[in-house]
Amino acid sequence: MDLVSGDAATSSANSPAVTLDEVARVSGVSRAAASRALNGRDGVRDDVRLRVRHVAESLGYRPNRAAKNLASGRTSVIGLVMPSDELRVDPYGASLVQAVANAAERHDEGLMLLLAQNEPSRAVADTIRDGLIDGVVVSAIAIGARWVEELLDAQVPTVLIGAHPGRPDVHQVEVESHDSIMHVVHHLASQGCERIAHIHGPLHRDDARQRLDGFRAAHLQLGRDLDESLVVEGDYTRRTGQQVTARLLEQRPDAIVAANDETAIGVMQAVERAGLSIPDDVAVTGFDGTAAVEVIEPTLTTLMQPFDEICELAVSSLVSILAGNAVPLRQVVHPTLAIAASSSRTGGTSP
Amino acid sequence: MDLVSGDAATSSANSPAVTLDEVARVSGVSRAAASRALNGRDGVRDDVRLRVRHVAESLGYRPNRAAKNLASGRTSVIGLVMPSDELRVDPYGASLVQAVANAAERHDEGLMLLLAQNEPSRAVADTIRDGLIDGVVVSAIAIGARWVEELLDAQVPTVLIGAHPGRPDVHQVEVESHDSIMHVVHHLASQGCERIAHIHGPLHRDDARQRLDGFRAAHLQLGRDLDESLVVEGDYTRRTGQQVTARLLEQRPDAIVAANDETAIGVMQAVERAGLSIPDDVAVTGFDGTAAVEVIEPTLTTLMQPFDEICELAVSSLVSILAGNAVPLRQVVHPTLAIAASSSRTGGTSP
DNA sequence: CTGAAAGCGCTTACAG
DNA sequence: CTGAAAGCGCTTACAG
Repeated sequence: MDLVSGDAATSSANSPAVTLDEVARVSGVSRAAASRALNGRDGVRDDVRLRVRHVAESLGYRPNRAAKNLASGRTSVIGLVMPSDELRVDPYGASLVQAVANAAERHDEGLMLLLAQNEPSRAVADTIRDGLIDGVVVSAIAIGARWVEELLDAQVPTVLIGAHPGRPDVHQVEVESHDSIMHVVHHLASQGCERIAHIHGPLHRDDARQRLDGFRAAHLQLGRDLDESLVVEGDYTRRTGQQVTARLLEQRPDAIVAANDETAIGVMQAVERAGLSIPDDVAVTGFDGTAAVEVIEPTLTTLMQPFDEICELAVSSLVSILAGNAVPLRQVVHPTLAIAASSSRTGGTSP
Repeated sequence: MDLVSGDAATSSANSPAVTLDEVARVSGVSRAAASRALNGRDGVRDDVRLRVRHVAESLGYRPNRAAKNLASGRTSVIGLVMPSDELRVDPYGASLVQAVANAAERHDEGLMLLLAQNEPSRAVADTIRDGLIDGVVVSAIAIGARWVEELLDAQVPTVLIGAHPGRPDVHQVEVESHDSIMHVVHHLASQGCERIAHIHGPLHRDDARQRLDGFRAAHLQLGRDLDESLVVEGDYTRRTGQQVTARLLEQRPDAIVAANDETAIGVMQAVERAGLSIPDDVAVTGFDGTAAVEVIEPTLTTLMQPFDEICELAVSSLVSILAGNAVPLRQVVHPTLAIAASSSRTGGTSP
């Protein structure tokens, strides 16, 4: 609302910072009034508010965050918690970080990165207790780790990205998976695929179960018997996708629905190494829509997660919670099926 | 030094936080003494220091950061500045974030993520001015952007990761590139390669120039005339690596030295698409050693950046600077040549 | 070595 | 609507 235009008298780097006191003095009001005016609290006449704001702007006033924190108990910084190596291993993690960072900036909140190691990270809990941040957005990738449960129990305002049905008491923003995967199976069926396989994720994760259930449900709906040898377990990594596919190919699938993009990329590598063609011998689909898929050949059919929407929802929810507002505990967002070469057969009908 | 063991009376989540006042009272000393004892300043008897620390530990005392900041002017939080989409596009960015986060944690510093958009980001400068952080580590990837220059001029304690010869006044930790690429060329020559090509990065970047110069120098050293049509420009992205290679192959290179891994991956895709084999028709090498290369086939010969060492150096330097110590302006770290299948010819001699 | 006191820059009841 | 005052939890000269 009251953005400081860039050309305002930008104080030279080392001049002592302008304080609220100065703004108040120049405006001819008390410090209290200036504070109220600047923070949009009522209890100030409109003309006074305007005057104060102008003065603040022309002086290049920027409130000292530490002082603000100390006095108000709020920091305007939120934390993003995820497992340390998620960032390096899967572009999904990087997409999340970027989208959360952007959302935080939109809400004028700082973003503190809390990369938790495998150990039940005291660092995370401590950072929160130290009053460095007001709340956290936690990537559900971390779920299962003991320290996440500790965190959830710690009464820290939290929004999970990803579902955690075991904790209906914590706010979560999840991406719809069940019906989306059904949609994928129907699409593959429309392309003439008859032996559709699925490499699911670790079943202790809710998203993995959802996707597997959706896969099964689609077969029911299609009136097909599902050959159980076509359902195998992966772990969301490229390498495992590759290994599992090598064996899976013995079952002669003509399509493989991977639980995520990384797995799908591994699948594609294994299929090609086996001398089979994509999509005509084996169609392949993924889930996520990270940047990684942009550079794959053939282009990968995948369910695109709306990262920006998810993270915006997570951050705005957290901000709402911190403001004391009621926020629905469960919010669901829908991915978009992006059909590409990896599943578009020459004989197939369009979806 | 004085780590709080996890089993200390961890106060239940909502109990009012333990303050320095309480620690002092229980210890039977003044607040000032307690502060000194806990912060390792002198002016306290050893037995007093010990007593205070024990009390603090058993009470589960954690200093309030905001108060500490306000009183001391230091925040114990550093910022990591990089272009917003670097994270999504190149695993290099993700590796950096992870390594810096780990280093910061080791130094007991919080890490604030400052993803700068393309626009000359006020947000970054403001965050710093607001006293949220003490200094920044800036990825040189960002170099060239106007706002980086603004930042460097802003007198903010800064350590650059990557070289910026135009700014010898700012601290920088760089990875040696010139000799490393020479090493690569010699390795390729030992494998029997005779027409070695190079796809360099954008030449406004120092790392790109260094690598190109090293490439040239190696030819000189080998007494070979360099065919200039074998030197082409890329932009560090996979897509461009692919496109450029398609044309480059007309020059019949038998090896391609890519300026980074992403480019190398694009090169490999293009080479294979052209029906040529790696490494026997065309050997390929990269630079970075990000996680991306672990899953490529054939495995990529590359110069592994010591990410942990680089980031540790950057963070510890920044911490030193903040403490008022002298730190060398330029620190150089060496990558390791990891020879893999993409450049190991059957007829070649070992390096 | 030790403590009383001032102060960091804000916010927030509390009286007017 | 407005201001004087207390207080957030620490650190840091400054006297002892």
